Amino acid sequence: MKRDSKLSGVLHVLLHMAEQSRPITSEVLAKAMCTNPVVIRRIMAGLRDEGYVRAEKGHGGGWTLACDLEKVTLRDVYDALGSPVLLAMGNRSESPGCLVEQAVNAALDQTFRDAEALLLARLGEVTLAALSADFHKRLSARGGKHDLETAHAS
Amino acid sequence: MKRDSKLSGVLHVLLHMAEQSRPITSEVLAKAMCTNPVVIRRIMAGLRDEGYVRAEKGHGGGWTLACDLEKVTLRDVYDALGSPVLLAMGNRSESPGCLVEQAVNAALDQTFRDAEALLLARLGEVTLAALSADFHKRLSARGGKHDLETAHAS
DNA sequence: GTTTCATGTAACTTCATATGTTACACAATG
DNA sequence: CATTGTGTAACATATGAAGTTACATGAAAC
Repeated sequence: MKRDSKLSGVLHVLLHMAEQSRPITSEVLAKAMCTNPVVIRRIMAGLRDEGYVRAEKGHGGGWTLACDLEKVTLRDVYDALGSPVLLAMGNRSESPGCLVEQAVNAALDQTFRDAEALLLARLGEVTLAALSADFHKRLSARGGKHDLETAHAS
Repeated sequence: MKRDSKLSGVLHVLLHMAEQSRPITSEVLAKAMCTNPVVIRRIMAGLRDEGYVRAEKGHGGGWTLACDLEKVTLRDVYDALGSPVLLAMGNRSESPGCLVEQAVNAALDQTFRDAEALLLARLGEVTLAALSADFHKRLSARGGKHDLETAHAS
């Protein structure tokens, strides 16, 4: 099964926006993410509705951050994406009357629930600010400068 | 994203086989699982290769358990299925040179690894025997008798 | 031995879903 | 009012999982 990388992608975009004071257009973001402007808008719609980003139309328009990086966790971002499923596996729930199936599901359910809870808890512990700080640490370690365009040129 | 229920389904099948001393054909299993005999064979191939089940051809043939339920864990079954991906989300890894992406991936990776480790550890703790015992507990609690065919009739 | 019943597996088809694309309405800026 | 941008619906494409067909192989019944 193919893994969904929306969360990873959105975080990537958000951190880039944090480095940029000017609005960034969907088109530019799409180039950086190797995808399509419309896809970007679709993904960002949830974040906009939650007020984490703002979209402006017209000349000089585009996306800007509209939240305090300290206050927004990866969990918040995840939720804004519509809380997509975390686990690639689930229970069969045909034949709910079958006691064998009930036994199997009971065993797996608890395991799955715990793993999901762990994931959500972890995501809730990390703020965008923490990610940004990590980025800046890497940046000064490498001593380079940063640019959205060139960083994704290859 | 749709969840894969192969593990759940296979466990279901295995427990039913444990209740039955006669071999069960792919066709019967397929009916019970609402699927196709060929799909059953495909799924069971891994288990057969690991020696957990045996397949016999010809009259009176079919699938039988070939392992000690005490010794086989859900983790073993999971592995026999080819260790399918556990998490529905993953990292983008385009632009590996981008420091933003590195920071994002570092944060998510650890979380994802931990969740996977938790899942695998849990699966490793539960034996087929434990599942079977749970089933029998439910069975006597309901006081009924058990039959593969009727349990999936609806 | 040959007929029947079963698995083993390759090849193909179908289906569901995620992603990409087009098109156009709407809004803001110069 | 032309240009540049988002918002979104509608459609197209691609990907992969599941279902299906077909046939080879092997074992048991007769």
